[in-house]
Amino acid sequence: MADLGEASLAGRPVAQAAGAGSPVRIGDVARAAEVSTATVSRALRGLPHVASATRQRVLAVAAELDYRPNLPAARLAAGTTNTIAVAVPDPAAWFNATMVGALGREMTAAGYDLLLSGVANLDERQRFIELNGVRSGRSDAVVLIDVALDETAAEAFVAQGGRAVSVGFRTQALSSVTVDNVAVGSDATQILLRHGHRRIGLLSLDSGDSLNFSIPAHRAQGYEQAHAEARLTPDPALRVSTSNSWAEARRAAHVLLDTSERPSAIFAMCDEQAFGVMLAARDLDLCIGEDLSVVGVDDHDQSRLVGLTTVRQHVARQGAVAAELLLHMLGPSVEPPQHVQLDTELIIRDSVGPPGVD
Amino acid sequence: MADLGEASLAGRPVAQAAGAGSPVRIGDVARAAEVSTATVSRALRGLPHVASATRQRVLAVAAELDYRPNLPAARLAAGTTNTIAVAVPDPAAWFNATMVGALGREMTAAGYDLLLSGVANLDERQRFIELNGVRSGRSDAVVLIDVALDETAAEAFVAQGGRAVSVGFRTQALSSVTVDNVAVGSDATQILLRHGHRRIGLLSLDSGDSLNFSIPAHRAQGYEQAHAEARLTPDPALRVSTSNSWAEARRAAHVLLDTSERPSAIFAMCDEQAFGVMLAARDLDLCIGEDLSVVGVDDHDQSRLVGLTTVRQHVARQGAVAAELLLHMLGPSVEPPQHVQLDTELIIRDSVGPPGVD
DNA sequence: GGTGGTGCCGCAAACGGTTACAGACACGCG
DNA sequence: CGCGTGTCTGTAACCGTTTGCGGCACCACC
Repeated sequence: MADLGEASLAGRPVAQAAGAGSPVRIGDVARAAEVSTATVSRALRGLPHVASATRQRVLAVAAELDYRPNLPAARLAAGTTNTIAVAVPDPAAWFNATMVGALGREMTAAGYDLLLSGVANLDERQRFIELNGVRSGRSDAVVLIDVALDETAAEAFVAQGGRAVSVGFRTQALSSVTVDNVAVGSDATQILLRHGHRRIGLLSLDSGDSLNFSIPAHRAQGYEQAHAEARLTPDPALRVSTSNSWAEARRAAHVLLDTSERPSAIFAMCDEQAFGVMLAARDLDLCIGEDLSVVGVDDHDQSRLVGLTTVRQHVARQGAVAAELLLHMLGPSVEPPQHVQLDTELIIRDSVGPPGVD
Repeated sequence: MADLGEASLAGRPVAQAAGAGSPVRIGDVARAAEVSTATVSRALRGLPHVASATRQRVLAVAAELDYRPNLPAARLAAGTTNTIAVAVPDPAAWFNATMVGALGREMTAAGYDLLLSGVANLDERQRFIELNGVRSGRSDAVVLIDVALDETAAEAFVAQGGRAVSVGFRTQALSSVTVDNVAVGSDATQILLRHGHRRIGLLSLDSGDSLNFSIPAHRAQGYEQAHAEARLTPDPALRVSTSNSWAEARRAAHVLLDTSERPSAIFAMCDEQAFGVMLAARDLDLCIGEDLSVVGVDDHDQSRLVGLTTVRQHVARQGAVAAELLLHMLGPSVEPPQHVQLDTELIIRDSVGPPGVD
């Protein structure tokens, strides 16, 4: 037995008819291939110091026996998990879902698993950080999507040996990929101003339980800045904020629109909110692009369908860059954190026009 | 030292200023609490056979030392991972994303982690199944969302001790949550027939790389059936199929619409496709609900905004049920697989009207 | 005072791999 | 022939928990 020739010629794995009877371990493979477990381990993982003939034999035997290494054991011994943990406020939101999709594609290709956690408030964030430190060995690294850490928390995390890249916010201690949200807010507002709008509503984002202040803050800053450049002062009464659900945004839009002094345009901080605004407008029989102009942010899949003018951020590319930073960080060389800022792009559609005659 | 009184009164954990210096292990806690590691293990996990005073002491010391159990070690020893692996064809697609969100919420609450894998073709499916068998100890169970297994593959999986629940398709060996897709297709078609449509296009779904035949097949069957009940025979020429992206659906819709004999209505197998149809209609200056009627399936978040008539399936509820089945299956009692079929609901909006005069 | 429980707790053997270190062997060269 | 060099392989010591089993103290009850 353990005759390699026959084994490798036998065709499909013989498996064990014994059902879940006898999980085959590395020792079984070693015995069958007449080598030590050390050699099997090396051969299977493509490490050097294995003669090519031996490697072939081990591979054949392992396939024959249908051997599957036990992951927890390997992780325990090697001290590495090949897993990265991802935190998102809401896995179902469009931006997060496509981001996770892009990230997953890249990381899977590189041999990593993706552990997904919904982190919607500060308690959960705390829990996530604690649970995913190096010490617990749950993951090799962490990516925080719109789940912000303050500077000291981030430093503490890396000081303990944690590795992380952040998406959507920037911290010195962590590698990050972001966009220029001031520019986003400014671009969105400028297009409205240029069309002649003077009363521009601002639908701000209270991101989860204040997990990421910076995005809405920066976009609002852009909004202010664009006004300032036009020597205008926005009316604070035109500012409301909601979560990123269209249902809530719709209600909030009503607050803005159901008054006599209603704005002629609304800048919504994400497309999902903008959709809510459009629904509210429909409730009031206002024609988008004529009676009410709207601009959003993201370039959501459906934005094109409804003709929404928006500031596109290339989500998939952000995901790819995040993956790249991760892989780099998981490589052998230790380097300081890198910060990548990607471009955004104003996409003009039908939802913006000159102010209607009131 | 190891004086509990002081330790527990000391306030915040002293941690190790040594940075990533000395990971504290269960033995350290045991020493400090003057008990054995066995007792620490039991105390920390709330198992019985620990005196309440001892438990208190251990808990205090563990908190003081900021102890974090090493997961791979615990998993190896216990043979359980508290992780469930989820396979979806495309993590970014709306249905999948909201499903994963719902599932994650439930499972996290129950103390499980979610491992997310994009499984878009048969090779990846094969890999997923192999990698997530019990033997590898990667996950305790698997949920397959529109990633179908045939009966023999499913049986082989459970025979090896694998646990799985499937969403979107049904197999004897696996617990499943589904909807009646024949009814879905029939309902969608009937509403069109009732409005007087006689040439109804069918935009079918080639799900990934034929990972789940049954959904499009059943919906098509419902389409046929509704026609049959009305003593009609659908024109095979009115049948095309694409992936679930609106861009492809748009192109496909053009194939249907750019002819002289074009249909007066289109049944799209998911809302994302229906959006593509609506875009194509816009390209041709066809007015939805008048020149062309459209009905979709899912009740996507944006369907309301664009006034799409659709057959709603309660995604979140499906996710919750799947979680329930999972938890049940992970419980102590072994029971035969359960099959849950949930209701769907026709949601009438503006995208359906009588056929336009041609 | 023996006897049978009962409730806590510790010992030490798993769990299934990885890898530092050293040994074995072949080869080439002075 | 002695020796260094390089390649392959095996031995055995970990990695950090969990848990079956047995011991021990204490109590109640004959």
